[in-house]
Amino acid sequence: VTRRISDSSVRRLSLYLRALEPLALEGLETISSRDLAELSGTTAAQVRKDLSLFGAFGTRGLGYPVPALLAELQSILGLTRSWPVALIGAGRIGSALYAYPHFRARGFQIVTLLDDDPAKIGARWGDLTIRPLTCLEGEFLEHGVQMAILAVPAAVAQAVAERAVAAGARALLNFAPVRLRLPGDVRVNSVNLALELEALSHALSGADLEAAEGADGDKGPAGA
Amino acid sequence: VTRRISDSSVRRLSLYLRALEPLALEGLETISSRDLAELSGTTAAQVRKDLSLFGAFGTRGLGYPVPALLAELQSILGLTRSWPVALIGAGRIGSALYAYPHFRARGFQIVTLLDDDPAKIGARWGDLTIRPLTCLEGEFLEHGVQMAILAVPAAVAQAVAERAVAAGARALLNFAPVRLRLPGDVRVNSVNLALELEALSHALSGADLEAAEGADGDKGPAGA
DNA sequence: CGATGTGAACGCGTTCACAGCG
DNA sequence: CGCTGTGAACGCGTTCACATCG
Repeated sequence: VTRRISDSSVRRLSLYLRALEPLALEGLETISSRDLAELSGTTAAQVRKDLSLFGAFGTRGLGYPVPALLAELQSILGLTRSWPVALIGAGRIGSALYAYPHFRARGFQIVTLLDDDPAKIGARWGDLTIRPLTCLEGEFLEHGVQMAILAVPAAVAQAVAERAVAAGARALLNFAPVRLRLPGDVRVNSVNLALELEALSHALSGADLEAAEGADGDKGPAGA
Repeated sequence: VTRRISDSSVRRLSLYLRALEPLALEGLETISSRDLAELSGTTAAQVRKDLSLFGAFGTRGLGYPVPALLAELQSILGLTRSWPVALIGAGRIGSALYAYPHFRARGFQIVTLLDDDPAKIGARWGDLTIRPLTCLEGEFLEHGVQMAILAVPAAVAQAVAERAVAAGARALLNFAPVRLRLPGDVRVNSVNLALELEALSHALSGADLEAAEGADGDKGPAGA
């Protein structure tokens, strides 16, 4: 029953879940693949393919039962349990992630805060105290941490990641703009903020070029 | 000469650029596709395909000239100019992005800070003052803003995005976990932080299942 | 020789079209 | 009849293999 689901499908499952939650609260009983696609920004066929991957049972002629589908998505995404998460790096990004409300709502609980800046160690954020990196192994063991968020400078990311993995981490969410070289069984998701802006920059530059080539005269940007 | 480059290629071009920068500083003259692939986490064939998309001239038997390649990548990505960027939302995420050093290093300059929280308006961050959302149109016009970062609550993201687009934005980097419905010529990149953790959660749960199944006798084709 | 550049083959995710069931 | 479930067709990015050139 356990099939491999492609990364892109998994990402869409998260979007479906997000779309379904408010509908479930409203008490909606069923939803069609077409409506769910509209809410999630994809196509009806894609929704049906995704949901059929794990054998979801929709009702022909009606659609999918919202509560059951929501529960199934949570199960597939591993959200039926609480995940203890280590947050490494108590800088501005770490601070933003610590306060990010959507993590806890999904069962991700930050259970330890680590940093190597003496000026930060000992400070309290909410009900957690920032601990030095030397506590990493002990904290990971104590809380059973398998998931860690790396919000540290690029220069130290590799070393910190290796330590986290040695201490038991099997999945990392990395915010440092470097490629982490880790054992193949460690899952790494990287969020590269500058890269996202660069993609936008490329798109705008390309649009400029096309506009310049396509139109003989100049068109200024539409003003407000 | 202007060809369409796939999104995945554009993302890799950013990675190549990041890998080349330190090498250029060291004065490295040339680099082979194999070495660049190794540094960027892809394959040599992929590097050659990507670079051939925009007609880069490598030297057969030697490799690619580092300084020229770096300049070419910057040009393709639209990084030869400075981009004025509006940052909307002065919460924790906004704060982290404002201080993010890698933006300015790439030519992205935050030129205006907007928020609708009266408690924040008027505060100074560095050399910028947080302005109310009512200033959005004026600020966009004054600075020629085409690129905006949305770090606002999900509930208001759609409305703020529409306003930004009406004021001249053509590309948005969105941190709110909602799907933005905007005209097709507006480029939107979304960073969905909870979704990233959910992908990790799925991977860990899947690994658990496989381990449980594999322990029963059958072993999957796990390599690496 | 060595490494690039590229057509061809491959794999895979997406889309299509329709059979099947409520 | 409506909508799901799914095999087949399609498109596209990746990989392969080799001709090409310094």
